[in-house]
Amino acid sequence: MMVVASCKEGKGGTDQGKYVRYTPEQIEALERLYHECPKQSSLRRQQLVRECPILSYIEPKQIKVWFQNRRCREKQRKEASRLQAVNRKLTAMNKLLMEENDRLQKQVSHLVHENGYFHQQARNASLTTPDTSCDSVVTSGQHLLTPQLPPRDASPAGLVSIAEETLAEFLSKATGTAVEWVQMPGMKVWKHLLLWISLKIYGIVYKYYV
DNA sequence: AACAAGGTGCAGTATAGACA
DNA sequence: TGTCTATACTGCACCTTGTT
Repeated sequence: MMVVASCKEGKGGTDQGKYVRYTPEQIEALERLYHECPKQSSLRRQQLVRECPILSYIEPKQIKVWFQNRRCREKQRKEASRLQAVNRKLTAMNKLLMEENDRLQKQVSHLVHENGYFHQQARNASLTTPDTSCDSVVTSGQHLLTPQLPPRDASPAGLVSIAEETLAEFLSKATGTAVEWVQMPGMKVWKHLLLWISLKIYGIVYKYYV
């Protein structure tokens, strides 16, 4: 049976009166005072009991406990709200990272394909005499990383330039994706990885083609 | 300065009542 | 009936005040 704090006699020494439910009017008065000042001094609580007829049926100790629990509830709600916001951000970040991962995997497979192409070109070059009619070989122009093959007599400096341009192109296109937009500490690791890949490509080209 | 006593807040927990 | 919420309680830490 619900016991309401409507009279002092109802909260006496009996177990039945131990637990009370405050009336909506009492809650409203307490909430109003809470928003006025979440931390009431004991003096202020005694004053409230005298001033507010609705609260006069609640003992100062109970008012103290109510304020204590009310602060606790607010803290819990704020924490729950904060955790929900964090969860939303992490979910969005995870989605971006998954997309970025998928895109990078596709690039890796494409680079592996191109690497095979360079190997084949190198083998052909070693077996036959140079053929200037093949200077402008076109690779799949749809991809982000599709450097134009340099003429086989291109200088190392020119190849470095192409590698740098390719990297710059990728990074410029990467801007606005998870790499830049999320601004996570450590995301620059991707750039380091891409730089490493570019240098590897340059190394392969230089080794087999120059 | 050192100590005890009292008051208070907070975290954690028990429990009664509401509700689907 | 199980779960959720509100109220009450406990133990601990910290602060203030009075006493020696």
